Amino acid sequence: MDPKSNCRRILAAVRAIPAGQVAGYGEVARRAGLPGRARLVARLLAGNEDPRLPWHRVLRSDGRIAFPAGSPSWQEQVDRLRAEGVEVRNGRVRVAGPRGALDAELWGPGRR
DNA sequence: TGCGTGACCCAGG
DNA sequence: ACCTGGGCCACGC
Repeated sequence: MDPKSNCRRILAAVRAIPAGQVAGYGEVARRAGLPGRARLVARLLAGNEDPRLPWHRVLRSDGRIAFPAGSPSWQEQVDRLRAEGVEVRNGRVRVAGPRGALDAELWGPGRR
């Protein structure tokens, strides 16, 4: 599989996350047709320069923000999520379910 | 050519 | 909630 194609598909999957909703790195990878390649997703986001890309909607599978708590990037992600109406408590999006639940579904503002 | 290093994930303990 | 160990793999040195 051509790496460039993978890159495009992953970025497309990220762009496909609706405002106000979030998805896990692994989830994004699966939607891009690359199961098990969450790290690749993380790598792409880390190197991304496109300001239109909604990178802040991508979280770890447990609902926590991937950056070290309190870091500038962490803060920015929290702010961006809240600006879209996503509830964030202690760097974590509300998650009621087993570990990895984020990877099983997508949360929207209406859900508990 | 190896080896360490990540915006990761998962099953277990 | 935290730690371990195994998977994953592009990159840099």
